[in-house]
Amino acid sequence: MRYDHATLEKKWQERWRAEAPFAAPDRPTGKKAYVLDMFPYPSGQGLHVGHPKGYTATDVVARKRRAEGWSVLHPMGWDAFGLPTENYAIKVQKNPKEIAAANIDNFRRQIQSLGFSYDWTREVNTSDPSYYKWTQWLFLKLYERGLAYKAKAPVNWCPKDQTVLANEQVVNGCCERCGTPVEQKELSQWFFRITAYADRLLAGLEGIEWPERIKAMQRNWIGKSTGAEIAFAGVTESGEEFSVPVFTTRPDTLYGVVAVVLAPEHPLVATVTAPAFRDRVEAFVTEAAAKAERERTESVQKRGTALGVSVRHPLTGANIPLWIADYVLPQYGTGAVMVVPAHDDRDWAFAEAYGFDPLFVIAPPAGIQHGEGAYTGEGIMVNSGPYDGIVNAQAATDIVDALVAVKAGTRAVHWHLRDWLVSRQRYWGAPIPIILCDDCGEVPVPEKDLPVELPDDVDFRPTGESPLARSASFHDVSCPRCGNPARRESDTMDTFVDSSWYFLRYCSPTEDDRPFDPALVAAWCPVDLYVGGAEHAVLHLLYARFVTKVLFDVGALPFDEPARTLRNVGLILGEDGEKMSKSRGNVVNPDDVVAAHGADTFRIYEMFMGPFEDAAPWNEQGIVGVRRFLERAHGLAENVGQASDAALHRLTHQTLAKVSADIEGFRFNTAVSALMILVNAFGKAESVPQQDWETFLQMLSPFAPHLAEELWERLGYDESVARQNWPTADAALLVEDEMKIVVQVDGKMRDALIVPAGIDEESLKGRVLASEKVQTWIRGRHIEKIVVVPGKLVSIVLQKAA
RNA sequence: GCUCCCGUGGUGGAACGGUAGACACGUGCGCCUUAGGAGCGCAUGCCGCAAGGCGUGGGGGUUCAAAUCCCUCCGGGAGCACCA
Repeated sequence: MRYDHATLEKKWQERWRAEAPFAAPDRPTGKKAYVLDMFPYPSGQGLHVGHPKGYTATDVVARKRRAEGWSVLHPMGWDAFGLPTENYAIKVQKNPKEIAAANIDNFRRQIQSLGFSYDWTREVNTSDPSYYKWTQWLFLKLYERGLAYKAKAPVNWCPKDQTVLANEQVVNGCCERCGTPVEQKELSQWFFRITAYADRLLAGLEGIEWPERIKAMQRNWIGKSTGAEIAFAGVTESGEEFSVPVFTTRPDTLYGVVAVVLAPEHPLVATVTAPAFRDRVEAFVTEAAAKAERERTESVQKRGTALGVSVRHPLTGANIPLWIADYVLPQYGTGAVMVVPAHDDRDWAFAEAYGFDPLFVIAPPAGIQHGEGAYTGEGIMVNSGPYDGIVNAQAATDIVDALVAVKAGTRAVHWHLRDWLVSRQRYWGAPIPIILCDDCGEVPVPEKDLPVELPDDVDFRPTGESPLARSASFHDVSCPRCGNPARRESDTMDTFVDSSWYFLRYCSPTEDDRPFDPALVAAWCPVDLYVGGAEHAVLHLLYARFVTKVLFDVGALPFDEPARTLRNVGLILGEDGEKMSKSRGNVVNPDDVVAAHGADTFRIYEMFMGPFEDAAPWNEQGIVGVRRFLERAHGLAENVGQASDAALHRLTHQTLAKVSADIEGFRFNTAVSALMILVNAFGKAESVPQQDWETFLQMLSPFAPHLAEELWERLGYDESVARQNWPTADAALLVEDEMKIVVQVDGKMRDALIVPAGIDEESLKGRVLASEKVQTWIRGRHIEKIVVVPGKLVSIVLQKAA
């Protein structure tokens, strides 16, 4: 019988569609596993071969868990709002709704063609009013708690997409979506106060099993700096007193300050600059303003100019010149720094350019020379008055204490994280549920009026203002508070708001009068295993953590981290080793792979490519080997018999132990390899013992569910192989009666002996020394020692020849 | 520039400090076949007829034993990049 993957896979997929055997129970009974993929953005291009790599991994785990008797929630849905769909809709002059629906249908068809065991009864779509109603509810919850606010602030503006962007969505100064350089604009926008959660977002990383790399990126993004805010007081030429607050993480270097430098944008610049310096300073400020932030921050040169005024050192009273320089950024810290060239690389460069002498206040450890650059390490204090002779860490504490005592400083913490800008001047997103009333100001839309639905009567083209602002039917409303005519907020929300809570919706996807059933969420969540790409490290994964913590505080959730374990799926590259892209012409279409080789082959190939987390190039040749493996397995079904075979039985159980452990450890490549070895052994046997064959099919079923079901059915069983209990490896069979002992002489392998498993050390040594081969290597030499590693090897060390 | 990760056959990759190269691709030879192959068998790190020697980016070290641990250099990737 031929292995006709197309017919066979169609048969099983139809059955799964009709019978929904993978629907999760309403609530878990016993152990539960919530196994989640990052839901896809249903783009017009269709599924990428990279998607099924993560989906297959979660499917293998989900199927194994079910076989182990756990309640499993394994859902799929669509992150359907967003720019690419909207832009395409504008291009073809259709409503984005239609485009999104078509894309979703295509994605669903493609994903279902791969036989994943999703619970399709729980599908969610973020662009559906029944979903975004609750995204709007989430906005209101944040608003109620003062965590959503509108403010005028300098924001990132993408001139191509005609919308503002969150900091997380600006990569190297460019729009994350389209690559256009981002401009700074002063605009009134909606923000989520994620900064209020900075410390908890940092602390929470300790308790979750996420890749260190992702945690490091989040830590870095949150960017906690501990130090001091120090006031440097001064007097202008006209006699007015002023004070410059400076943030530093190195108060220990305070005695090494040679200048204080402000950002060119600092408000004090206008009021303290000495009249004689004004022209030069103004020219410098204008020039700095003209430069894009990128240009300014990329230069290694530290350019600046003096303001012609001094400030006093808070502890020594010494006069310290006040400057401005382009390397000081207005948004970070206090927008002012103390310049310590001896112990900071940037300050060193600045001092070199303008002739300040470095003043060393920390003696480097012996052997390290001063003078060739800044010394940023630890050491003993020097040139620091009363602090000389103590270690710098202690000096940092003592100096801040002294500053506090004279009211010239305080301990301070600064964060890199900034509030999440969530407004978008675009159509295809969830409308922000706020009404703007001339009398009452901002009025939240009452919950009973949700959802605020997207109007259809609009011109979608972006103009820099939300297209919603041009729909009279949308924006003309009466104020819910006073009843007077008012206007709806016309911006929509960042799509990352939609995806920040979707994993909660899967627990009770049809709830109509609340976002989720708290009891069901408490029963299923948090997510036990979350799989997706690393590109979301400081986007979705940070936002989801933030929102989870907010909902925890609201009392809606009994946990405050969304996912216990996170795994990153490695990229699949084109055959040329480059990222797949249309322009390179190296894109592999999953539909073609399924048609040519079958879904099971596709799934196993992606698992077999290499370590799950590594990037790996596609190889059309390589897929053939997997296909052959399944062909062979298929062929073996005709040779299943009742006779038993001790060696095959043992190998089957050894394979079972390995495959089980490898799935747990995400080592799918070696699990597949073990299955191949077993099939090769079955192929060499007279006939395949039915008992071992069944065990094999059970192990195969998470990887190649269609073929496994088919061959299981051929054994005459009515019940699906997916419903069988995951077998347990027989420990007795994992231990061999005989073992191979490697013999090394002076570290080189010289022989290998087969000995009984229970052999004692003395007899083993005897057997080893009796070996002919070993004798030829030790003849005429004295043995210094013999190292015995039980069950592994014997290492003979000879005395050095004279 | 800083931080982290990684360098193993022609290729993707295996290898609790203990037989380096599992498994698979490719290649070679042979077989089945009218023929073809995404079929079957055997071989396949390098040098060597063999015995044996050499081999995990280069150099050094620790160890009875190093792909694995330490130092250093080279190469590649990722993240951060004036975070005061």
